[in-house]
Parts: sequence; structure tokens; C-alpha cells
Amino acid sequence: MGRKTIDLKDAAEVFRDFYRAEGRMPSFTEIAEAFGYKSKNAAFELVEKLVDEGLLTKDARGRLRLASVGVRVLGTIQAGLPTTAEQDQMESVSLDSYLVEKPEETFLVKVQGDSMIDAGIHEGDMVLVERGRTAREGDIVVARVDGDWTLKTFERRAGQAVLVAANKRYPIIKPLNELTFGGVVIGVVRKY
Amino acid sequence: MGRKTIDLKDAAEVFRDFYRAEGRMPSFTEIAEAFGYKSKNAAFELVEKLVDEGLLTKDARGRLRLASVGVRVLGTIQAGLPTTAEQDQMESVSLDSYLVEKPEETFLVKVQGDSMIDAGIHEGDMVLVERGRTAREGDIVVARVDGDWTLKTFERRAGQAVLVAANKRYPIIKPLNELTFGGVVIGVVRKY
DNA sequence: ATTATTACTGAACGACCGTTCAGTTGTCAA
DNA sequence: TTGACAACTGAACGGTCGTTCAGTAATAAT
Repeated sequence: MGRKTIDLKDAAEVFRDFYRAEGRMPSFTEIAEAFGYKSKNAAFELVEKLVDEGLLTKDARGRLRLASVGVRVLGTIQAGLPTTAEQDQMESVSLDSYLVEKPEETFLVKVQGDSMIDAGIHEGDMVLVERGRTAREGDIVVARVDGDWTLKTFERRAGQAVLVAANKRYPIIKPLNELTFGGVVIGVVRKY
Repeated sequence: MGRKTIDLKDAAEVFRDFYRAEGRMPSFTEIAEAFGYKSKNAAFELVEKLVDEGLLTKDARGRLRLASVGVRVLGTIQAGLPTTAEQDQMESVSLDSYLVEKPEETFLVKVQGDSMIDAGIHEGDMVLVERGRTAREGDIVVARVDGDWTLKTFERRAGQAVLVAANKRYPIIKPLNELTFGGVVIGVVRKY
């Protein structure tokens, strides 16, 4: 046979790393460099195998594309986790596009304190805040009350806009002078 | 002056949409098509403006790159949300690469029930499960106990492996015959 | 009305792209 | 030992790429 045999899964990993670092797929010249080939054709044939395996895709003009960007979605937990054979047919979703609609207006903010713990937002969690969206009752908002920025639920009590913590140990905040909305929390992200 | 003047922010949105749909940035021919230009040069000059505005970047070989993939990270909530002027210098992070290390082994599972509510995992949340990772004490795991798949904290009581719910109303599960680990929960994602 | 400036068109350039092909080198099975 | 086969090398091809340049059309200021 030939010289070395590489695991195709490992090869696909190299492509994914390149895509993450560069934001695009490598050219055949770059693939050859990455794998230590001296010929583009060696890279070409490697890509053909990966396409056959379904790990890569090509578009009409031959440009490469990752078969699975993001994470695959499994319906419910009841079925257990899928095997390698089953997972090919599963839909794959990018967490960025799943959670964020307006990247230009969205920010990731680290949560301090436990004032929203009953809403499942713990200290150290990251909340996705969209700036400029109008807050509706019940929305969790980033707001500036009398000089301080806080993370609270926006509600109305007797016609007045108030900020309510999701923790019984915190009082309801009734803005005296100032109430500015920084943004609305559109999502929560936690990493263990 | 020339014929029409387009808002550069809107133009950048077109590029982002293309990148989301195709997984890569458009060529100048494709840009011309998307904006209704009959000449590649019109697209070229539009891109130059976007680069000047910092909305796009070019690499060494002239290929385009989105200036902000993913979401910008804001340190703490104390400072409030940044203005347009400040946000340019902020680091931008892809949620995919922030949360997921091994895309091939990671799955997104929708949570049913309230057994993990004290750990801040509510019904309807999505948990990121990495298959194959060895579970350590205190890890939240997807496990199969005596035939049923559940989401619980993995612990040891008197030398025996047990599954503990983060909810006082649920009992500790001591596996009778079978205990199979499907994967370890490496993150939580919630969308409002 | 004239001029300057901007928004384009259209053609051309070398460079690199994906692809193909002929040949070489190493490895395994018979 | 031999032959088949797979893993490569190296050169070549047309095509598309990013880029440049000369010119035209439309707006705005003078």
C-alpha cells in the first residue's frame, strides 16, 4: 500500500480547527501544508475520501464546506444518546444563529450575585443581552436604576414600572428618579 | 454624486446572512449579484468602505472575513451596555467554540421535567451533552438506570455510584442492575 | 452652466484555485 | 519474488479569484 494511513475522523478535526481559526475552509494548497504533503493532489484525494465518508461537502464550484457546523440536536433524553450510525441524519444547529438574531446588538454578560437564582440564572452564568429591544412585562432586563446597573425582571405594579428579583431575599425595586433599559435578556449560557 | 447610497450597516448584514447560509464569505462576483451591480469593481469599492468602517476584514490573500463572528463579551454588568464607539475594541466569541470542544461527540438535548431545577436547569432548557467523557463525582450526567434515561448529578454514597436529583422532591436513585453513562453535561443553553 | 465628486460599467491582469493525469514509491498478499 | 494496490509527487489545464485602470453616468456644489 501507500505510506501512512490517517484516521479520517482526525483529519476532519484538522479541517474544523482551521475553520474555527480562519473563519473559512482551507484551500488544497493549505491542506497539503497542514498534512505535510508536497503535492496538492494528495490533499485532493484525502478530501475525496472525507466527502465519501460524509464528513465534508463540496458546493457547485468545488469549494469545501463542513458537513456539520455547530451541534446536533437530539429530540428528547428518553431515547438515550445516538450511535455513530444514527447521528448522520440528525439536524445540526449553530448555537450562534440559534441564540443570536442581531449579533451587532447582542452582548454576553457575566452574571454576578444570586438575585435571579429562581429564574435559573446563577452566579457565573453568561446572559445574552440584546440592546435596543423594547422590554415587555415579564422580560428579564439589564436596567439602570438611580445610577446602578442591575439584572432583574421587568414588571408593573399599580401602573408603575418596577424591577423584581427572582429571589425572595431581594426587595422589589421601585425607581425613584431614573429607569434606563440597557437591553433585554434573550438567552442564558452556562459552561461547566 | 453617484446613483444610490446604501447604509453600510445594512450592507454588512447582507454579508452576515450569506456567511450563515453558505458557511463562507461571498466572492466579489457574488457580492455584485447580491447588490445588483453589473461590475465587480462596484462590489470591490463597497467592500473597501466596509473594511474602512471596520465591519469587514481582509486576510493576506485578500479573502474576506467577518469582523465579528459570534457575540461580543462584556466584562460585568456594572458598566452598563457599551455604545457603538466602545464596542469596536471588544473581544468577540463564537458560542459554538466557547461551549463545544468536540462537535462530533456533543449533542443538544431538550430538558423535560424539573428534577434538576436547583442546579438552574429548567424544563425547556437545552443541555449540551458530550458523549464518551468519563463522569466525575458532582458532574451532571445523562445516564441509563435500569432501562430509563435520566438527567441527574453523579455522586457516590458509601462507595456506591448513585444519581441525585437537584430537587428535594426526588429521591436518590441507586441503580439496581444497570448504570450506563450516555454522556456528561458540559453546558446549558436557554432561549427566551 | 460648469465643475467636482461619487457611483458605477467594462475590460484586463497575474495569481491562485480546484481538478486531472502520468508517473513514482512504498506496503501488503499471494 | 512478484504483482496489485494505495499513497503519494510533480506538472499541467482552464477557471475564477482579487485587483487595477480607464471611462461613463448621475448627483451636488459653485
